[in-house]
Amino acid sequence: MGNAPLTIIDLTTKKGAIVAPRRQPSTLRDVARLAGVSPATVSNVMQNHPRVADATRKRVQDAARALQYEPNPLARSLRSGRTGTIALITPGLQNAYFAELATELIRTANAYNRRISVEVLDGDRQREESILTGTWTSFADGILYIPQKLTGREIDYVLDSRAGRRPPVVLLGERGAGADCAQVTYRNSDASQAAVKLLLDGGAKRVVAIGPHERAGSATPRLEGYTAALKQAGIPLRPELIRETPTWHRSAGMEAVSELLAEGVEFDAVFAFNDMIALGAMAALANAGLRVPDDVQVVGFDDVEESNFSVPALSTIDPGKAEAAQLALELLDAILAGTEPTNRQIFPDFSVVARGTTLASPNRSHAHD
Amino acid sequence: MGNAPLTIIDLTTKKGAIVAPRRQPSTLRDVARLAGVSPATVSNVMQNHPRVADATRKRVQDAARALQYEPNPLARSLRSGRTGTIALITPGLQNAYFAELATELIRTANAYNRRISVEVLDGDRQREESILTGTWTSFADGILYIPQKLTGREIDYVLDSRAGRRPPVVLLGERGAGADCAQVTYRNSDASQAAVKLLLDGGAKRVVAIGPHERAGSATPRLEGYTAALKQAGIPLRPELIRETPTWHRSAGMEAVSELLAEGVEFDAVFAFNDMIALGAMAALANAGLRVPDDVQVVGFDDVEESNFSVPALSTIDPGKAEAAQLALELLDAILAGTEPTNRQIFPDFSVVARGTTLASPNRSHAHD
DNA sequence: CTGAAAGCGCTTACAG
DNA sequence: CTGAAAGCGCTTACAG
Repeated sequence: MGNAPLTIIDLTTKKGAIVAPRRQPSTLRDVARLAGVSPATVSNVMQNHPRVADATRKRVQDAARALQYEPNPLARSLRSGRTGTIALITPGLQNAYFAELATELIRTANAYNRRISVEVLDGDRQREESILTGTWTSFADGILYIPQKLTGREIDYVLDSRAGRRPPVVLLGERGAGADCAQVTYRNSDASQAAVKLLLDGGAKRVVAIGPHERAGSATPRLEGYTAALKQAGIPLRPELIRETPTWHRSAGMEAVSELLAEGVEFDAVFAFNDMIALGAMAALANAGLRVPDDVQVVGFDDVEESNFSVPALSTIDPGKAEAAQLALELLDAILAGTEPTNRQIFPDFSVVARGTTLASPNRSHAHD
Repeated sequence: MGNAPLTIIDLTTKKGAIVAPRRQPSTLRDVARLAGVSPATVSNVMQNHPRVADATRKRVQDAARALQYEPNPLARSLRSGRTGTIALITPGLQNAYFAELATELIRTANAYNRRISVEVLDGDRQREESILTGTWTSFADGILYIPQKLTGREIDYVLDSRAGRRPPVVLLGERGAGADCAQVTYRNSDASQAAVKLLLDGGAKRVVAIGPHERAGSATPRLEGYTAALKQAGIPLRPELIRETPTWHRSAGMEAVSELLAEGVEFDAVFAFNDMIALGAMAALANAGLRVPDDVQVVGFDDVEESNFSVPALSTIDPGKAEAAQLALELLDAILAGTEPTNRQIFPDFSVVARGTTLASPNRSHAHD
């Protein structure tokens, strides 16, 4: 094996090629030996520790390259106590909003040199608890958690009953409020008020709200925003214009609008509590021969990618997904570094994205301008 | 600390409660000491090794419980060489199909007692290469890879240039064919043929195909299936009924149908290369006042969750997502266990899901019956 | 059935 | 600036 001739592998046929034997991955000790230094020095070079002589550094780097050395992340983690992995616990990936948030999180984490390991909930309380407790997530340095069923108090309870110390957790979204965790929450009420104001600025007088329900989450503050906007404009609240829905799927929007039309309720605008509802509402309006935005304006919430592709393109609220991802990771980083900020409740900025389904000035207006 | 009175923590106020000091996680040695056995024995008990005396086993288990002991997964992995983590490299999570496949994979992996760490590609070749090479994925025992840009040959090249030994990789989908990897691929051609047959069985004579394009992937076999079905039915291929699209988004389906209508092309059925195209096509048909399925039948591909919620519900092909997830994980498991099967090219069964957009018998018919 | 010993591959004070 | 030594928490042959 030692002196076997090395032949360039013929990629087209692989015939007659002498394939190099797969080597064992080389270790830090191998590099140290080749470079004629101690393992400690190699370690320092690999971590870009400053106090290494330039000549030594170069020698080590050359040796590492020659041996195709890559540090074993497991050994490194065991020793340093950090894995560089963050567990994301999310209600699901099916939902476009969660999928986009997860993508944003993964991207941002990569920029921070971290991996994201994903756990998907599925509405089962038991499972949610056990994932939170589990050895499962114990690989991770910290947890990014979008609660589905558990309340703040329950989250605290579960976290405290874990073996070992309580892991660093950052909560995302409305749920889980009250838990003793840092949390990134959207400005749901203000953003909803801005959304409804966009409709009113376009001349709407009778704005339907589709999506309220009793469960914990963002439905309540969004309804507040709706109410506040009408109040500010001096428009009376009409109960028949507020439509609860069991889900926030496209079908809910379709059904709500179909019912409104069937009941003969008059309306000239729709504030949908998310984009899926808005898209469903638009489909129902189109079926009924109503033109958007001329007959009925529509605004959604979430700025899901698909909202760009409807005809006309959907006006909506970007609640600040990208910023939320960034802030959540920064928060977790700070906690991991032991520099947890005093303000543990963070609200990213939202923006109003006026596209083709509303009549007011089509500029993308920001929350604070 | 030793004899401090333990007080039940008052969850409602937390006032006056003596909070137990957060302890360091206990280790295997702690358990061994408390149980009066050696670390090796504790290790054996934790792994359910059979040859441990029942009495000893019980003593160890009691000690472990008393100390709230949980094995450190890092140390375990370093020693055993396995992390229990699998890297999933996917083009994206936005796309409903990929999101559902990822969910399926995560669920199945959990059942196998494995974590899934997700890497998202974004159309950048460089990034795709570096993710594949990177230390990034080197934490994982194996890789589940849905290629986006890289060809089979490129994948081989990148994998071989990695430091250390070539990692176990299972490919998912059409792309990357030809790489020296196990692969799970849908029966795209057969399934497409069945989809078109469903339309023909419902009386269709002029079936539009929306979605072909030149790029590598599943478009080609799906077009083959379309062609084969027509041929078998003795129906001539009409070029004007075959509509290429730049993307497989909803908008592509809308535009294709709008164009067909504008051009005055006659058709009575649509075979959309995926569900999103189908849904877009249905929207355009509705806008034009055409009834589905009476005027135009529609069938999609993927059985995305949303296809249940369109009105009428979309008939489609379930290519076998759940089975594919299962098979891919089994394949990877076999490779990790050193028992790689001789047949490394695996095709899950598809099924025809006849719902409301087609006219033939509405039974869910399976591929092999 | 149980234990003593070596070691997975790295990092981290601590001397020098 | 560099190295010797200890150790992260576990598992794995190997004796007994």
